[in-house]
Amino acid sequence: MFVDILLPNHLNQAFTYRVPEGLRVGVGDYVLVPFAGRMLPAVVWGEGSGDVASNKIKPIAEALTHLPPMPAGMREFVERAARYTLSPRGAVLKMCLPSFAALHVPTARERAASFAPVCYTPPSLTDAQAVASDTLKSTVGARFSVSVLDGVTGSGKTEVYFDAMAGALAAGKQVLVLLPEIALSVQWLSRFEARFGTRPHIWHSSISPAQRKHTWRAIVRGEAQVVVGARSALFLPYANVGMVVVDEEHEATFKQDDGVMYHARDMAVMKAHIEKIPVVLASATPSLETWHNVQQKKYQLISLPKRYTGVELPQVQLVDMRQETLGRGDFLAKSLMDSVVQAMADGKQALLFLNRRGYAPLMLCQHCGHRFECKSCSAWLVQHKHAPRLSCHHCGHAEMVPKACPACGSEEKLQAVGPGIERIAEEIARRIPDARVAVLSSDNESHDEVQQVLAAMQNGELDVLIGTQLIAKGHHFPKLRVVGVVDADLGLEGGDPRAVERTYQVLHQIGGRAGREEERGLVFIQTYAPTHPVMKALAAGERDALMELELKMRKVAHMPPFSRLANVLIDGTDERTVLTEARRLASVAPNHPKLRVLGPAPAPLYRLKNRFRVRILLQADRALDMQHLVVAWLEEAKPARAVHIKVDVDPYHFM
DNA sequence: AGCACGCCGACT
DNA sequence: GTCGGCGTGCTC
Repeated sequence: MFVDILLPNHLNQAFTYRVPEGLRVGVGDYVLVPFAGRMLPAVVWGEGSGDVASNKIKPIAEALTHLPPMPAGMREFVERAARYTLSPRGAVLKMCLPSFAALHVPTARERAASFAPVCYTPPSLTDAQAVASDTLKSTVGARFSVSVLDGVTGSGKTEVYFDAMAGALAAGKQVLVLLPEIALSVQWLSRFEARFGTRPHIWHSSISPAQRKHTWRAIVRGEAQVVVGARSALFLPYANVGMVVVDEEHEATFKQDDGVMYHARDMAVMKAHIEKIPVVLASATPSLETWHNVQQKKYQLISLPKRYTGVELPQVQLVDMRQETLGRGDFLAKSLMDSVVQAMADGKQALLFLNRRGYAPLMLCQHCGHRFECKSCSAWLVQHKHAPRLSCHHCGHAEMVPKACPACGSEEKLQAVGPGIERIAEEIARRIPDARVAVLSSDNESHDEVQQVLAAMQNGELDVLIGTQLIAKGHHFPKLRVVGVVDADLGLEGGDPRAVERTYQVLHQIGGRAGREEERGLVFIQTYAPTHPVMKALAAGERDALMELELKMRKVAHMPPFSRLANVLIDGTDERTVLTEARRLASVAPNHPKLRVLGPAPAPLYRLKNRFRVRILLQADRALDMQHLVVAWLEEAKPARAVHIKVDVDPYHFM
């Protein structure tokens, strides 16, 4: 007897194995098999296909009978996710089996380590929350539905979906909650604990191997009732999942950009569809795709209009930087500086947001115009002062700042151009000498150090915190009055089709940090384009009007959600090979009336880590089976092995 | 993706 | 003669 087995490797193909005498295996069973000289865990995927030479076929080494088989819905999810993302099925299966050790028979001690039963605390919901919760609870059951929980920060979205989760849990189902950055959500966990009286199972890239093992087993056995995790938690083989929540569904971190390139929100909807269960997408600033689906009546909208504390949303002021006269090396407008000073005088705090690490994004020689560029990437070197050096933010290369210009030899002529957060900190120190200032970005040494800075801000030991996106979410600073966006136009540069949507989302979220308790917050948005629709929408709090406008623009440009894109990235070490191969591939690209082939064109980072990168963009009608055409195209074209080809379906980042 | 196999240039 | 460069093909 033979069975086909899928292995957690990079291959799409299942392999045929012989079932030894006395062994009973069925579809979905976990097994150990010899493969390419190694023993690998794998999953029985179907009956033996029978067209393999019998001398090649090896026997299954072991059936892992202590584990319940992978459910049919889970196997279908692997199949469909692989087909959608154009990834090998084995690569998707690998995301389901993250721990080799977890598959072995647990020791007695491991079996004993169980967790406490759930004791519920009755929720106390406002009227608006109760209405929303009732609507959401009515979706719980064996039926597919997508609900969009739309409410500003502080409107109590979390409590509302907790309440619906309780319904699914009471029915004996597992609930999965996906969060953008679990590591930073201490606050989320304590709210969960307050509501459910226990801790959920946690899943993200940096949990310990022991936790990984324990949690995976609890998930496959159905013992883990609530799992909260980053996007990778979606692919775990849940025994009986009854509900999926995607919180902050608009977040770009749900999109995985290497290996299997998937969007966890979209895959969550696919998963819920397969399992016939409800999925909840929660956000204060829903993505345009989600918004469009609400309008198309595919998704149900549940709105939570107000902050439950009753404190008004912050007052947003646009600062027209064209009208400002700034001192040399200054980047902060007078109105913003005055408010920071006033806040300090009143015992309040300020937060300055700039999505740029380091001191200055570019260093140039004032004498000859020489710019410091990375030797392996098409990118400028960023000047850092805290750890003094010039560094490439794409490959990690760093060098010392020279005394003289390497091109013309001039000394004292090297100039920092533009601000990074370190330079803004320097400006605050210069203009408000008694301010207690800190900067926060991924450059901070360790997780502990980041937590220390955040704690200092929470305890009022800092006056001004300056940071990158790292400070945008999850934190609650009771004394924060002023939020300043140093360069609101930054995200609009560079031709990203989602720039408008993303700028609104990020700036809205940052602004939402201000004035969450006693008083109304103040948000200053420094821009050179104060008449831009995004800026006007932020100032007026007119999100929906901006969404409508942006939808119109996307429709005219035939961009998502009115079309679908696939980004075909061709890269390699030899520039000429990459260019000729890209041209050849484009010339034999699918010729279909519902598909446009754009390019080849140099990718935004043409050179990255000494590889040359060219892209072909496919733009297809939504109804078209684009994946099918792409597979046929690349199989027919047989790309040279000297180049790598990556296809990103529904790309989010165009780098 | 790894890893082995195999066919050509540089050096002992 | 041998070492080792990386192009090509396979993994049940």
